[in-house]
Amino acid sequence: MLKVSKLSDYATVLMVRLAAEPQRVQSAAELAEAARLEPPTVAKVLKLLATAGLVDSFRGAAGGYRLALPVAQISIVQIIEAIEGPIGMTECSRREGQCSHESHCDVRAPWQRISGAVVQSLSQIRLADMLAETPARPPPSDIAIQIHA
Amino acid sequence: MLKVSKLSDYATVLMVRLAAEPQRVQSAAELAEAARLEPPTVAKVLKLLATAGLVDSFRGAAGGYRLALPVAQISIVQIIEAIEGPIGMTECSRREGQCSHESHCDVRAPWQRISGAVVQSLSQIRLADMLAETPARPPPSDIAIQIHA
DNA sequence: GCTAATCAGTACAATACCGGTCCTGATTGA
DNA sequence: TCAATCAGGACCGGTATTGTACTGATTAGC
Repeated sequence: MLKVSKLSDYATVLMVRLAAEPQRVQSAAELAEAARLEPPTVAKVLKLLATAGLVDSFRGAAGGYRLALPVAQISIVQIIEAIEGPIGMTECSRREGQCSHESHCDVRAPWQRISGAVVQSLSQIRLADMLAETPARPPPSDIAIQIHA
Repeated sequence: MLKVSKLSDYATVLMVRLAAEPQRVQSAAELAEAARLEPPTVAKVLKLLATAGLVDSFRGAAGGYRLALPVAQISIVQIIEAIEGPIGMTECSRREGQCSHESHCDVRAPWQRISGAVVQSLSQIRLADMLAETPARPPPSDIAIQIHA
């Protein structure tokens, strides 16, 4: 149904929580309680975000996580790709040799263009935008997406 | 990884084949051979497309399928939704009551807006666009996509 | 140092979904 | 009537996702 995984969804929730207090280090357990998610799941998501460089992790007592970048510089597409890997609408959109039909496929080029369009539209939405919307504030403007090259 | 299902991919392939000869009725077996897909799979996809009203089906001997609409009026999003159901980036983007976190979720409104943006971008790409791109079988353009493991 | 808190990494079970197949019945042209 | 073809299910195996558990490494504070 063309949806992101639950883990990606959780990741955005956690990122919004971190963004609410950008300079404070919050532990995984603390974030889990605030978001009402299972601690092990939260730990897994945060680890992926840390690997992608979106959050900084601090070990040891009083350790935890903190945003690694300003909220205006983190886009949705970075969060999704941190959790799920590179976005591609079809297998062949991401790398070659994954599809046995590649040599006689009529729709590969269009799909690659479509993937690019989706990525572009997602990259325009930043963490700051989500944060601004969260207090049930009415979404001010629609997001205009240009597709045709 | 935010991708469409293989069945949706197949659906676009079949739609492009049908679009190449819009007035001719082509049987499922014929389309399967042309697209080098398994006949039962093709039959399943065509049935879904027929249910969605994107193709007309004709039973009996010399029966088969034909586009139900002009190529300029069929968008990618219609094809995807015919196969996978309504598009929504998260469960709660499509209908309520699907997520136990709904009452205390911070990111529901943003996700709904994001889903809308993706749908809008996909709706701008029509079958005619895909068809126009296909004859130009892209020579080995090096679309190297970096995978961060 | 010692201890407790916390992250890092791996492994693993349960579940759900997807892809693919098959079967039976209904419809239609020859 | 007969053969070709679609319609509508049921069905199964494989894989990804989800969630959990365990062990080890690192750090702050006493």
